[in-house]
Amino acid sequence: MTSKLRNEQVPNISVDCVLFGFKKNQLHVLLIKQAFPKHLTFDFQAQYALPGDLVWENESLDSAASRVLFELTGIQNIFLEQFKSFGHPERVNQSKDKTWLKLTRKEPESRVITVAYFSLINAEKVKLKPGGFSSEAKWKPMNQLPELAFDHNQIVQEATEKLKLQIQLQPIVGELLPSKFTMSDLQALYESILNCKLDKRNFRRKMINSHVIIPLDEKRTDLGNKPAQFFKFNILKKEELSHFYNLRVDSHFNTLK
Amino acid sequence: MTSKLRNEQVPNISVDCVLFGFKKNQLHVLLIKQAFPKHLTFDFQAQYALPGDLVWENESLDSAASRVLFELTGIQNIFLEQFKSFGHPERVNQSKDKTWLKLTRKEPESRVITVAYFSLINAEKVKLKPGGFSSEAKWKPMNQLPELAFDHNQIVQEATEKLKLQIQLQPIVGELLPSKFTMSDLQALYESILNCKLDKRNFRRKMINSHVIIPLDEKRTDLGNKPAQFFKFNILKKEELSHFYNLRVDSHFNTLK
DNA sequence: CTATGTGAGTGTAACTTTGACACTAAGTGT
DNA sequence: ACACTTAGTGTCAAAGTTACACTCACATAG
Repeated sequence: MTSKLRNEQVPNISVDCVLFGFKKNQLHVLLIKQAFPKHLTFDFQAQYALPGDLVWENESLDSAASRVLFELTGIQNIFLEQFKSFGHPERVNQSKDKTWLKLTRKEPESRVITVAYFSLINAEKVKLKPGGFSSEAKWKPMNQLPELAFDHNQIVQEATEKLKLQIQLQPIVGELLPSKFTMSDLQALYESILNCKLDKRNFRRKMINSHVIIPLDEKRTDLGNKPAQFFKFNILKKEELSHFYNLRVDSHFNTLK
Repeated sequence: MTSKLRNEQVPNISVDCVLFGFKKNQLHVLLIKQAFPKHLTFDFQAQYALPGDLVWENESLDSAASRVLFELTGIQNIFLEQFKSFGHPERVNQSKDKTWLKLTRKEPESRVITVAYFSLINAEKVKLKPGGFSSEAKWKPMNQLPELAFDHNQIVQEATEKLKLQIQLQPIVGELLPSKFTMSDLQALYESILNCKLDKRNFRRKMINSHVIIPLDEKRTDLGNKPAQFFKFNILKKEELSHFYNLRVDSHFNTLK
C-alpha cells in the first residue's frame, strides 16, 4: 500500500469558493489576484481568480474548501455550501492560464476538475489577509467582474443563479448584512441579488410575517431624515421557514420592461 | 506535453448515477451487481452498487455519466442532472470494497471522488442490458435497498432528498410515468416520493390548475370499475411553472402522526 | 422658524390560493 | 339488484398576494 504524505496534493482535484458579500448596496464577489515572481512580468498577466486550490490526499472536499479559503484570504469559520463540480477536460487548458500553472503546479498539464462552493458573508466585517499564492484578496462588484482565470466566470455565473433561487426559497441572507440593519438595507440586498425592484410595503409585510427578522429597540439616526428601525436576523429552524416562495417585482418596474 | 490516450481512465475521478423509476406504485432505484470471476467466489461478496465508473481523460463529467450508464445498464439518451460530489478520503477504503477494487482498477488504492448524477425514467419502458463489469441491472424498491458498495447508500439518500425538494418546486416527474396515465397514478407517484398521503381533491385541483398535465380523449377501462381519465404531461416553459410550491399532506394522515 | 428634501413607514380592497371535508358516479362480478 | 372498487366532484373559511399613494420624522438651508 502506498502511504500518502499528509500534505501531498491530489494533482487533478481542486476546490473553488464563490463568496458573496454586500457592500455599498451592491452585491460583490471575493476574488484573489494570482501572485507571480517579479522577473516574469513581461509575459505573465496576473489574473483575478476565485480562491481555490488543489485538495490534499487526506482531506475531505469540505475541509479543503475551508482550508484553501483561509490560506488565500484569511477568512475562517464560515459555512461553505458545495453547489456544483466543473470538469470540462479543457477547463484548465487555455493559453491565458498556462504560465501560472507551470509556475505553481507539479503537474501543470494535468486535467483538473473542481468542486465549487459558495457562501454569503458580511463584507464589511471580515478582514482579508491574502496569503499563499494570492497577492491580493478583494471584493469586486458583481456587475463589473474582470475576466477571471480558468472557467471561473462561468462558476460565478452559476453560483449567482443558485443564490437567486435560494433566497426565494429561504432567507439565507442573514450573513450578508451587519448584525443590525434596516428594512431598506434588507430590501436593497434582495433587489441586488434578484436584480429587480420590489414593492416596499409587500416586502416589509412578508419579512415581518415570516419572523425571519426581529425589530430591535434601536433606530438608525445617522442619516439626515426619519430614523429607521433596526432589525436583526432570527435564527429559525427549518420547520419555521414558510412564507418564502414568491417575491414579486414592483409593478411600476414590471410594466416598464 | 503528455498526450493522453483517448480512453485512458483518470484514476481518481468517477461518476455515479442514481436513476429513479416508478413500478408497481413504488419508487425504485436502478442498481447493478458487480461482476466477478467465478474462481474468486469464496472470499468475494458481489455487491450491489449504483452504475458508475471512472471518467476518461478526454471526456466531460456529463458525458462520462451518460457513457457509464449506457455501458453498465444499456440506458441511453436520458437527461442526467449533476447533484453533488462526494469526496471523503476514505470513501473507497472500506474492506467490503477492496477485493473488487483490486480486480477492476489499475490503481486500487487511489482515493476517488465521485460526481453524482440523478434522473427520473419510466421503469416499465426502458430495457436493461447489463454490460461492462455489471452482471445484473435491476430496479430495487427504495424502501428495501440492500447495503451498497462504497458510500452509495448515502448517495442514494441525498439524491432522494433532492428529488423530494424538486418535485415540490416543479413537476419534473413526467419521465417517471408512461406517456398516458391517470390522476391516481400521478398522485401515487407523488405520495411515494414524498412518503406521505395527499388529499385527492386538492391534488387534482392543483395539477389541473398548473397546466402541467393535459387530459386526453381516452379512459382507462381495464380495471373493473369506473373508467379513469388519461392525462399526458404538458411540456412547459420555465416561465409557466408557477403553482408548484406547497403540496399539503392529507389531514387524516396528518393528525395520525 | 419655515420650507424643502430625503428616506421611513403605513392600510386596504380585490383577488387568488389553500386546506378541510364526504358523497355520488360508473363500471365489475355474483 | 347488490356489493365492491376506484373515479370524480364542490364549497366555505382562512390565509396570502397584489396593486397602489400618502404622511412622518428628521436635517439642513434660507
